[in-house]
Amino acid sequence: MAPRNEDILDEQASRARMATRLRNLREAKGLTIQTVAERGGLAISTISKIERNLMAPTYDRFARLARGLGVDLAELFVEDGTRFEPGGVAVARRGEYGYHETENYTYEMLFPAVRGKRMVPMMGTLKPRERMQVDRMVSHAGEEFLLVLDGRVRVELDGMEDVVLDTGESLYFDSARGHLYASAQDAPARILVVCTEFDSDEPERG
Amino acid sequence: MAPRNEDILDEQASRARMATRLRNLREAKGLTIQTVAERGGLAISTISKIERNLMAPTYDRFARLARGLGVDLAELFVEDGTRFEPGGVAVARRGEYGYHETENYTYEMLFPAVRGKRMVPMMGTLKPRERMQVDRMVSHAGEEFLLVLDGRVRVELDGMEDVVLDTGESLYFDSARGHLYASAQDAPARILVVCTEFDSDEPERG
DNA sequence: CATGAATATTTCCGATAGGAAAGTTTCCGA
DNA sequence: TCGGAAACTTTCCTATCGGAAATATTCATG
Repeated sequence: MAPRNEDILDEQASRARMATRLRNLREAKGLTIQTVAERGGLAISTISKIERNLMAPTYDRFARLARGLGVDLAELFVEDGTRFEPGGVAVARRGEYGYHETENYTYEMLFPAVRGKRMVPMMGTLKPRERMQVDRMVSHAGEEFLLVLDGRVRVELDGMEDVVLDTGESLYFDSARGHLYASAQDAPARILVVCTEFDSDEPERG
Repeated sequence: MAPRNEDILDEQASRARMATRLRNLREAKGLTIQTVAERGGLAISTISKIERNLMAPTYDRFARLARGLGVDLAELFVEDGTRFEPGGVAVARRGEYGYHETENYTYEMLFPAVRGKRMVPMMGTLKPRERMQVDRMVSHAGEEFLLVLDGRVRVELDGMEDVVLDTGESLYFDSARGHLYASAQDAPARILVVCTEFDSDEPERG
């Protein structure tokens, strides 16, 4: 299957963003092309062309660029978007970002889910003896941390037997695995969920 | 300045690791080269060569590989080390990884901090009216989420005025900013802290 | 063993990355 | 406005990437 046209467009756009990101990053650090070239060990012209999207760098050049820029290689691949500012601090009093309802689950986002922020903490309440979503399991990219704040919770996991957690116990899992929470008692259960930032692309089955 | 010899060796090694990582990732997902090629839109031979480190992929190919593998592009650049397995699930009963003591703070890691895992959740108790660490603030790469499980906590932040959080309130901040927790009441305070995985490299000043 | 089907590798060649050096632009200070 | 230095871009050429197709390998089944 050849890539769809829109995918190719995405790819072009992605590559263009990478190019400008590289230039912005360098300029934000107040480095010249030459400095980056020397520190990283690549040609000046190469950097010039890469930053203007006239050339698609190979793995080696990315590694050298990262060294030249003084950043971790992986950092080059984090998209911008709305960003959590370096040095940023956010306090969450309760209910600031509103309460959301699904069938048997009420939750609030403790902080807005902006890009660049690595975690998305949520706090929620499960109705007594009810599953969070009746029809099917949830699955998405990233990892998930669940802490039972109050009550007893049953976690259904795709391809595994259920896990029951008491107050104070927690679970850490790859959220690509289908999952579903339910209160395992005749009272509401309160939980804290922290997800790593959702990826824009659809999740892949492992 | 040309790259030092050992840097070149690092780069070779890094590229080799990338190659095997790509192969491992594909095999872990049970995908054939052909499937990845079709879904991503690249040639079979290209993938074969990349995975055996006979070719250094360009940005475009990385983007397509990521799509073919069904992972986020940035994910390809996370080094292995001890890895949180794809699809992994870990349950934390209490005290499994031992309790750690600093001056006025007792905490436990809820899950081991292996590489590839994006979050490091910890639960701790602050002594009444005492600061976590008397001498100086803590600062490290990544982001940090603090939830007050019980009590009232004062957070000292470098270059900002203190933040006081009540039970159920939380704080999210760039943990490069110096920080220090303290109980703000005459009783111990219980907190949950989730850090993003510590980076091995020192953070770069922007 | 044979046979075939599925998967991976090799070969070959056109397209493109990437470096050296020359050329251009920008931005001062006199 | 004239050097002239610093920063960036272009040019040109070789090395390498990357795809199509041929070849090899692996693996199940009789």
